[in-house]
Amino acid sequence: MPIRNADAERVRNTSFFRSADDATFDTAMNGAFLQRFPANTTLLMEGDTVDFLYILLEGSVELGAGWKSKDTTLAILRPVSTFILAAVVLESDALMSAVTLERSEILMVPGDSLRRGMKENAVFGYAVSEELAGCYRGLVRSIKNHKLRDSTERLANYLLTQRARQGGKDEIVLPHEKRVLAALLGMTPENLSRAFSKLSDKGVSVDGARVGFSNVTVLERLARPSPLIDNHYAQDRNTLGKAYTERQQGVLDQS
Amino acid sequence: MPIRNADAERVRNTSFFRSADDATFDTAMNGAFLQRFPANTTLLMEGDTVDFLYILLEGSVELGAGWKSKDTTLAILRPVSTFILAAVVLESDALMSAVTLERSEILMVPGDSLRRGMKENAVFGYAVSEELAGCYRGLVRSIKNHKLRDSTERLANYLLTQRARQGGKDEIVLPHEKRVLAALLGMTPENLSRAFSKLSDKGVSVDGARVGFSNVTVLERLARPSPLIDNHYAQDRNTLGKAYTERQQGVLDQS
DNA sequence: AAGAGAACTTGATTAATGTCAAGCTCAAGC
DNA sequence: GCTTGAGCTTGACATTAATCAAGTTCTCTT
Repeated sequence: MPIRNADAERVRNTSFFRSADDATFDTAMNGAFLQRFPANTTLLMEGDTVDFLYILLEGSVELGAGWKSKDTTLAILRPVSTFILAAVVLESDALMSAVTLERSEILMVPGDSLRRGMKENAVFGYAVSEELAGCYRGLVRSIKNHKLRDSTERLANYLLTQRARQGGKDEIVLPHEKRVLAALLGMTPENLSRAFSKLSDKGVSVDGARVGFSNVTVLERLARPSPLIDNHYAQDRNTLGKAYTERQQGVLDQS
Repeated sequence: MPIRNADAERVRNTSFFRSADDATFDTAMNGAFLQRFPANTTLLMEGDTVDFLYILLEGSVELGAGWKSKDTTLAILRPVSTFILAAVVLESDALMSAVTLERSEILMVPGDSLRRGMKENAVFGYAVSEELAGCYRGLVRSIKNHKLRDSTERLANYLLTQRARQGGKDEIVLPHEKRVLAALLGMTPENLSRAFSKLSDKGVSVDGARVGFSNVTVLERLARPSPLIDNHYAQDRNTLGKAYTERQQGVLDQS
């Protein structure tokens, strides 16, 4: 499917393509096309050769990995997100698999075109470096979150991050099913349930996808959110300058 | 301390600076200086403003992070390695602390100079992107290693990686003290001891820093090493083309 | 050679998390 | 209104790893 102008505009406003001038944009996007996928479609498996940069425009995508019959979720992406950029830059195989969680619309940009754009225009290349650096830092945050916090603390911080992103009110709506949230937080659905009940002490009440907070101070005393791990404002990437590039890879999504 | 020519040459042969022409190298290195630090010196704490790119020329450096009185080791670097590149590119704060493990010699490159070099020369900028992409993939490997393997499996794979890097003989020498190795593998020293004794079934014998293998096949059946997690040849970064950029951040070092 | 201190090992215990099994809830479809 | 099935919750249990407490070995210094 050809790219619609509206989509091209959207990509230029919400991703590192913003820094490309018209000529560079045309070079980097040469041969790109739009594709729709149903839910639960495998876009890419671990070890596959990567020929395209993927840009998620609608829907959501899970990045995961497996070994010896185990599987783990590394990140859940929401629009607008690029993925497997690192493999494209290095012309190497994918280290993660990518599966749609719902019907999704994805812009596929030939790796050759992107690399040519980067080599032609240092300013655009710099923007790609910023994006990669942001992804790297997102992973560092994710590792810190997992190695330094237990599952209840991860949930508490996830909830506070969502609360900040949803306007700071005392009720939020979980953006994913609980089983997906459990995978994102690196625990089983059973333990997510138990973690929620541990937080009822701290004023957290759950009703389906709606979560209420009656004592944020107490919750924060447990969660101890830190700007060196949590990224409460990642969704403001269009208004907060380069904050857009600081992805929450892994535990916290960008929604 | 001024930079010695031999050091400049070494950096140009063993890091992403290889792609810089003379003029770009001078731009990117403008104002750089060499500094020596004793063991256990904190170079950088989490949250500090990052003004320099660090290039480790001698010694070793631990990258770590803490939260709520807990600490974790994210990587142990050996020469020649650059670190906190992502923070330099984004002109942001450090997400990790950096501490020397032994007396170390470090080249400090002003962030401004590096950024100027990247913006002046797209080829050099592309090389920095490759480096960042390699660091990113190193972290992905590290997360997979931690989330998919238990501590004994991580040790078994670490040993096989070291064995491959040390020439494939049936005896290797551990490059770190066991307590450092334990931190690197994400476990306590006590559990590292226990993990070694579990591997004695698989033909692994330990004598101080020397580890012998009497049945690699059996060990591999447990470890199940995977090119999508382990990077057996990272030390060959000078001879295997761009493999140098695929860092083992986190669990496996680059030595 | 003796002593001190750090590194390492071992065992007992505790804490955290995963696994298995059963039951509950709710919405969609008949 | 009933059935069905997926998602979710709860409890019992197993596994994994951290913690605490000795003890041992090693190395460096004197």
